[in-house]
Order: sequence, then structure tokens, then C-alpha cells
Amino acid sequence: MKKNSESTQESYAREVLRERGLKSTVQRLAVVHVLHTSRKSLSVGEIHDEVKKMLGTTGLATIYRTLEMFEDLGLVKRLHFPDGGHGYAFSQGEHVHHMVCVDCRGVFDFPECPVESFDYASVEKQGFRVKDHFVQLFGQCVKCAEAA
Amino acid sequence: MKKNSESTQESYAREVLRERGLKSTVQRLAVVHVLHTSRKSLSVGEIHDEVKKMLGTTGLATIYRTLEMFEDLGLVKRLHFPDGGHGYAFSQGEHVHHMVCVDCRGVFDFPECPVESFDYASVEKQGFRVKDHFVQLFGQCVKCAEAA
DNA sequence: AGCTAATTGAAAATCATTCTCATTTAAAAT
DNA sequence: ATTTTAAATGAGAATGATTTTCAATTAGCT
Repeated sequence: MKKNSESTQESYAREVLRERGLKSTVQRLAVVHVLHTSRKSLSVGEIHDEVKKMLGTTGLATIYRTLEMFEDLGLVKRLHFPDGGHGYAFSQGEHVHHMVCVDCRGVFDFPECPVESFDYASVEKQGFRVKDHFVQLFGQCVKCAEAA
Repeated sequence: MKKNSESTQESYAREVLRERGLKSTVQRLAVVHVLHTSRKSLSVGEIHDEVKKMLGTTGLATIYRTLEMFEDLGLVKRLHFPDGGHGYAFSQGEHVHHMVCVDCRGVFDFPECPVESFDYASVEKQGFRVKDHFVQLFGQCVKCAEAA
């Protein structure tokens, strides 16, 4: 299934999938569409609801399977919230971090990586070899600050 | 219940609890003990098991309630793992971040905060007001590197 | 158009977390 | 030391989230 007008994000996802020999199903592309058109991170349930709006019936298990796979492929980022919940945001594999608004769960990128320039000396003195990092800023976005 | 020889961590927890008018129960102190004597982060189930070893029968719900409360009090930090799971580590409210070994889930502190010195200019230009941050390094500890 | 392995949907199974409520207990007051 | 009382616990039920299973469907080759 190939749509006539496709977003860059969808083409990108299609490409990543093809490279790995994975199929570009309507369900998977719908997940991409839902995530990248959303300005906030979405929970699994919200993604499921949106995809159902697009495609009609869609299994929840498919959403779970897709998100797990997309995370491995670097197509989505899983974000954690202070209340213990988590959500997903689209990502094109670039190294960006996110700030999330704790009120509306809106997601905003910030490309400068605070950890990149960090001096690992003290850490590596302990023999620890750093392979990856997870950084997330919490706060309030303009809209929510004004509303408060 | 007051033990004759108590660790600094336990006294500290006892103090924090008292300040808030909360009770220092055996179960709560056992959770503190288990977490601070462990060199790795523990899952809820693991904490439950250890506490049961110390006290005999202990309800799982109590462990959940305790951990949630401890997180609010800054007595524990919840850590996230790449596989989606999470664990808990003791914390004395100080601003430290953690590196976790993805093999053994061992936890190592690093007191320098990479985000502290970070220039929020670009972020705040978007009107976002940063209130908190979450930073975690992933990698391999000496032991696991040698074992590999 | 037909083939085939990958993917999906639906429901069941499993696992994690929260809730309820009767009983117990820490700590304050006597 | 004993009494009192609100807070906390335990056990299990209830809820919620995630994973598994397997028969039916479909994307992407020839």
C-alpha cells in the first residue's frame, strides 16, 4: 500500500524498514503518521486510538509490536514521566534530546547534547565504559505557563 | 522498632520520615537497608524478596507503597533500562546521577551533573521553563567488561 | 496473478500495579 | 508502662498493561 502524498517522515520510515527487510504495512505507517503529526508524546493507548481513527479496526498488540520495533530502529523515542508513565515520540534517528511539559506532555526537541561535551574522566576512572545516555528535561511549555 | 546498630542511611530515612510525620516501620527501614546495601538497582520483585528474607511475610503492596513514597521523599531514584524495565536505587536526596551497567544492572554514582552547566538559552528561547532533568548513562562496568 | 514469509487481529494468558478493608502497630499522650 | 489513635500493613481481589498464540491476511517479490 503506497499513498500518493507521503510525508518525509513516512518515506524515511519506509526506507528504514526496507533496508532491514521489514514490511511497510499500513499499520506501521499509520503509527509514524500519528506520532510525527502530534506535537506531544502519546501513550500506547492514544496511539492505538488514533490509528483506529485512520484505519478502522487495528489490534492493540500490533501497536505494541510496532513501537518496540520502531524503538530498536531508532524511529521512536520512549519518554519517561515523573509520575511513572511513559510515552512515545517520533524520531529520525538523529541525536536529539527532549524536554517534556509535565502539564500537557508536549514534546520539544533540543539538539545540543549536554552530555556530549561532558568530561567522563571521573566516570571512566571507575572503569565504567559509557555507551549511551538518556537525557530528558522536565518543565513547563509556554502555553501551559500562560494557562496557569 | 529501633535497632541497636543502624546505618547512616537508615537514620537518615528515619529522620526524613519523622519530619513529615510518617512512621518508621520495620518494612520501610527494611527497604532502605536492602537498597543501600545493594550495589545494583533492584526491581520491585527483588526488593520484595529481600525484605521477605529479613522480615518473613511482607505484602507486595507495602513495597509498592513504600517505593512510591520514598521517591517523593527523595529517598530512592527510579532508573530506567533500555529494555523498558526499571529499578530502584537508594539516594540521599543529593543531586547525583547514575550510570547503570546494562549487563548486571549495577549502579554507579557520578556527582558532576552534565546538565547543570548546560546553557539553556536555546531551550528557553522557545519559552520552555526547565524545572528538572533526568540523566542516566548506560554502559558496562569493569566486572562485566572483564567477564565478556 | 501467484507465492511465501512476514505481519496482523482477536482472545487468552501473563505480568505489573492498585485497591479494599479488616487487622496491626508506631508514636504521642497519659 | 498503658492507653489511644491515626497511620500503615497484609491478603487477596480488581484492575490495567503487556505478551503470547495461532489462524487468517497481506506486502513485496517473481
